[in-house]
Amino acid sequence: MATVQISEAEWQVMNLLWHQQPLTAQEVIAALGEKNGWAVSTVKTMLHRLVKKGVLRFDQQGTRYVYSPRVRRADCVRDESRSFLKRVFAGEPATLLAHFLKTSRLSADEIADLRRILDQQEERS
Amino acid sequence: MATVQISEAEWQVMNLLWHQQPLTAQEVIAALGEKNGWAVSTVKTMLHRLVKKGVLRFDQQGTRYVYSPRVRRADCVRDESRSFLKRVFAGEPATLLAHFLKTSRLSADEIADLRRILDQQEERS
DNA sequence: AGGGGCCGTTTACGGTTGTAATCCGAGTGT
DNA sequence: ACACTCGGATTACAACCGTAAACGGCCCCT
Repeated sequence: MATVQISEAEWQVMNLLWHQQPLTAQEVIAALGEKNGWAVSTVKTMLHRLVKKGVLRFDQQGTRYVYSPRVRRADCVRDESRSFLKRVFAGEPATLLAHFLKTSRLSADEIADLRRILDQQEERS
Repeated sequence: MATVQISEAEWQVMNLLWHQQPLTAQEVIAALGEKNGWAVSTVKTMLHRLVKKGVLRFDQQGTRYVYSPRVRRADCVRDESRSFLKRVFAGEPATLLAHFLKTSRLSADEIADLRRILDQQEERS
């Protein structure tokens, strides 16, 4: 999919809408406005831009719009992850993984899960 | 340390200088210019901006400057990683780790290393 | 001494981002 | 009908970014 650039602030909006959709501008504002100290217009601008970028769409719902994602979160995560991996860890996933493994506090369950994934990785190679 | 924003393109310059320092503008251009299709002036601009941002410094070396990092790579990696983690993975390291574990091709050695880190993680908890 | 080069500095310019205020049309209460 | 309000659309504006040309000084060759 054509990958548009989603900015820091816009990610918050997208994350919300990936979580629950569709939402009206009001609902987005209610969910994110205060938390970020965003003015009403600020959120409206972001919704507008996201629509223009093609990652959100809106449907007329009576007098107002409801917004929903047009792109899958997984795709955006993939793109953003690739870019980050390349920029900060020279494209070396092992380095990235080591970094986050070392700097994160993980629960026993999480560690177990990660081990399991590693096992599967191993099988595949 | 006060965290300045290092842009995509600037990361490449910083990565080079973290790798070997100090370097003249010429050396930076030699290393990155062609690879990125950057004009000489482009690289000069980036060096200039990085100095202004306080992440690079220069020392007069005869008639020209040599540039070196003023901030530690580890600090920038930490900041950038935090921001990425928060933006894309809702601040959940386990989710991030799972993602990269699943989508990366890892060698047997790398997998072994990561296991070892996981073991240490476990001990600490 | 004059012309090139090389090098750092300044200026340029369009696009993106954060952050909003303002505008305008439609529905609503009186 | 008329003022008011709510919601989307338009306009604003500074900082940052990618990308680079133009400028001005210093050193070297002829």
